[in-house]
Amino acid sequence: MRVGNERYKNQGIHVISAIFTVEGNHIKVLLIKRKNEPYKEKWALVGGALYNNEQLEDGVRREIFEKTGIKDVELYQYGVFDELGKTEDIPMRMVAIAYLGLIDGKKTKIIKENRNTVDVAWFDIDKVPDLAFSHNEILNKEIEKLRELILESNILKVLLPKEFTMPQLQSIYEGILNKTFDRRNFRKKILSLNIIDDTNKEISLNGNKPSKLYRFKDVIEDKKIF
Amino acid sequence: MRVGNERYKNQGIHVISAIFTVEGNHIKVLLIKRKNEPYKEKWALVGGALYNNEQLEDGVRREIFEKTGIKDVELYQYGVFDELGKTEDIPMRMVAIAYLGLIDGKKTKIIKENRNTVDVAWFDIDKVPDLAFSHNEILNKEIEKLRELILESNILKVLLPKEFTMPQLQSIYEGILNKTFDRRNFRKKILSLNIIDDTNKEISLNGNKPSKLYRFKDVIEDKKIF
DNA sequence: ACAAAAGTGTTCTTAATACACCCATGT
DNA sequence: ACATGGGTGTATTAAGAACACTTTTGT
Repeated sequence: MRVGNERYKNQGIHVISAIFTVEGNHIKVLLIKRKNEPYKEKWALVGGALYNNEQLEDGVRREIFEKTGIKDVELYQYGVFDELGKTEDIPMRMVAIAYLGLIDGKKTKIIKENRNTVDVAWFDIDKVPDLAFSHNEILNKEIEKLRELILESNILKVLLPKEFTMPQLQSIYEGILNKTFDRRNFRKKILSLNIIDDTNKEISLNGNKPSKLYRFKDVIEDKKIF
Repeated sequence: MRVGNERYKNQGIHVISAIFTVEGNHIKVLLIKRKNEPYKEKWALVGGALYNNEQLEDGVRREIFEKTGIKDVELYQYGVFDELGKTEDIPMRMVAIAYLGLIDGKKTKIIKENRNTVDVAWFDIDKVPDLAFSHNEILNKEIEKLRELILESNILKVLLPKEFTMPQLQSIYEGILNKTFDRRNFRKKILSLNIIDDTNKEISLNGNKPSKLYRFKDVIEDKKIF
């Protein structure tokens, strides 16, 4: 971010996104390697300064597209980080508005190099390097948030085909929560959450007994706390 | 906010706080009546533009003090609101960072009139007027958040003496959640949350059978989701 | 002795967990 | 016929909800 640029002169708003995917049994996060100072050559979450004439979410999407070539992400706003004085390289106050995204890494083409990045890659969340700014802290909170989110939303939609089987869904939950579940209890729990519908179809994915196909509901009612 | 002022020229960050108290069986929120345009003479949540050289939380506290004279509030950051183009009176984009506060209205002196406000008052949340900006929407989300917050924190500390009785605590929960609880079950529930300690003292508040005194724990462990 | 508010324990219902057997498909 | 993975039901345990009587104090 060049401070002299009128477009965000005195502008303290950054938008940051942690974009996750699940591969096998592991959560992966999309990181970029910075081309410029500060934190040149360091890995970081995807994000940057918001323009004065754009909405927050438009800003995140623009940054994601500019830095990785990714266009379609479902985003969840979830936190604010106050970064005043965190680093000498940036003399002004920054407020970072954090977003969480989830995409299917296998279906998504990323552009590895562009104007601001020298590399873009998926990292297993157990193997994330030391990141620029305070992005490690932000990332950790995002992971927690992701784990909460999947319990009350259809956020996993993007990781699955339109119609999917219970074992497919279970495997993604197990990857994200880093746990294993009993098949019967998992099914009971998910069905009780009321976020998926039975399609009354079956499919054999691996030449064994066919599995039932389910589909996420379009609309999810709020879960009640009381 | 005067747009020409260099201090927040092109500045899009507002900090907003909903400050609650509980009186009898009702939640009340602190509102200010605006002295200037836009929304002159309208009631609004307490807040304003952040200065370029201050932290978010310092900004909220400054705004609260300037507009109401209140100095000590415990604040919880909880949301971001993107207000681009919401009103013609403000031609620039605003990002509003919302905070939630809780104070004891009976112990707090508010200053009714000052540089930017013509009045400051507590409103029962059932009787909140039409507010400036999109503050009604923000307030509704804050109330929801407050109801969640009291289930996992000692935020109510400020509304009670250092040592308090179970019936006192119950009455505040009932006010906030707008429900009544069975005395026995409430006690069981609260004790199981592990947020208060028994002081082994008793007090008779009203000339009836004395009640046990409890005290909030200093540190509250995170409640586990799994 | 009575009114007012506080303390306490048990039963019932519901949700979460643990666990074992049968079924459909491909080789 | 056997190996692989998918489907299903029941028994146990833990948590939440419903509910009534006894105790202390002031009048």
